[in-house]
Amino acid sequence: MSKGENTRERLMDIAQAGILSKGFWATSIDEIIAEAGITKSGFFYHFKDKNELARALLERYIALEEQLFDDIFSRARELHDDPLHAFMIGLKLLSETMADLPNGHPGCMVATVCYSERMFDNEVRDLNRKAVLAWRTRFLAMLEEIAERYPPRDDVDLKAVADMMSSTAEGGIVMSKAVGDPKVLSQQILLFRSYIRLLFLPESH
Amino acid sequence: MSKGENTRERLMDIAQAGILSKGFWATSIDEIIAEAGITKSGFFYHFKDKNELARALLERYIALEEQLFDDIFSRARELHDDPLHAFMIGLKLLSETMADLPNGHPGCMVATVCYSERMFDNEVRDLNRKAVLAWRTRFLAMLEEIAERYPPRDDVDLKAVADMMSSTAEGGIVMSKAVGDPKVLSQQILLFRSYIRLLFLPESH
DNA sequence: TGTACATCAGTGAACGCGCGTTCACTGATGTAC
DNA sequence: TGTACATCAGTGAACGCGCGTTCACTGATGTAC
Repeated sequence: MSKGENTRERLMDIAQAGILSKGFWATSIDEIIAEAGITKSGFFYHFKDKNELARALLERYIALEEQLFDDIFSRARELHDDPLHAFMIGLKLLSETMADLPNGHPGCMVATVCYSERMFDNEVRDLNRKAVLAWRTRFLAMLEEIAERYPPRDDVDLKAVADMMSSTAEGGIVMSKAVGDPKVLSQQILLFRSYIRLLFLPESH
Repeated sequence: MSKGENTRERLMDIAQAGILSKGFWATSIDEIIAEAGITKSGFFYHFKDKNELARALLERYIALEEQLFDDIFSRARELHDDPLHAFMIGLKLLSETMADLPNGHPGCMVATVCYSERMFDNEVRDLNRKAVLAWRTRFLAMLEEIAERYPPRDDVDLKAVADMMSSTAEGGIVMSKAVGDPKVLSQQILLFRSYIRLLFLPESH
């Protein structure tokens, strides 16, 4: 990795930490460069403006999240061949991963963009939309495989159930932040898991 | 209502609309007073600083939300005496209310505060925490009454299930905003309802 | 091996603008005697 | 009924600061011949 890429990466790390705790427009370039030990013009060498920083950050964040989902749910599939049980294992792993993050999940970039939408350019907001729709697709595929084998015990739209995974995460992050308790997020993921169990798993006799 | 209270209320309405769509610090006082047709000093007559506006807004928002919950769930209780069925009816009503809002739910003030926490003073953040904890208490009471009559079919912490109501709403709002589809929020509430049904309602034979 | 040029990764100074905030003042309405 | 004073609901001008952005320049490294 060249010196430049390194600096760029560092700027993004610093920016992300600030943004996730304070919001995008409350995190100033001055603040970022002070921590990075660089001049403001150096910042603008790496990003042509602040929206480009937002876009780069969002892209990286989404890619990382995709990676995390890939890892967790393919690991889960290795542990159990049945799609339902594999999904349940994956949700447990996800819940543990979220609980283990230093001070809980640091907050979600996607939500950050949502809560100040007017201030980002179209490209950034579009990126955001696509990420959420990609999550929907990912989880819908899993749920369809499950539903084939296990007829759902309630009349639900699987697409909405797929969205529920993301919604649970986003809602859990907000709640964790609001009450100041990181455990809430992993608890909520476990409740989603409980719903999946009750929805698909046949009554044990 | 005096002239002053009227103006104050109008300032808050205008501010809220801006804040819910763009975020708090992206909504400038200039913008608010331009729409209100008042001078900036007039604004500072009503609110000693911007944090006081935030606090007033949050207080009003929380009170309104409490009122909404009161109305919906007491109406539901009128319609059915059983706590579980009443809760299910309430959730249906809530889902419909959310779907009927002009362009979906405009976004949640509580989450707005969460996503730029550092920028608010302690008092505002505390208000936020208390509101969420009040929701927990409210729904926990309902769930305990239900659980007494209907033993849950999965081993869950009722406090977490109570939080799930708020979490579902917050997550649903984020998702609705992200994909630009107001329906997502009411769908998510219905899925929470489906969970409650599966969790408490005995198998029909 | 030396020279010429190009690219990379920045520096330093200056910019204009919008923001929240202050402060001295004012005209209209309400209240006391 | 008239006068004095107080409060309400603002006005108008000025403030300083921090913000994102620009632009001309630079020293170090890489590449071509």
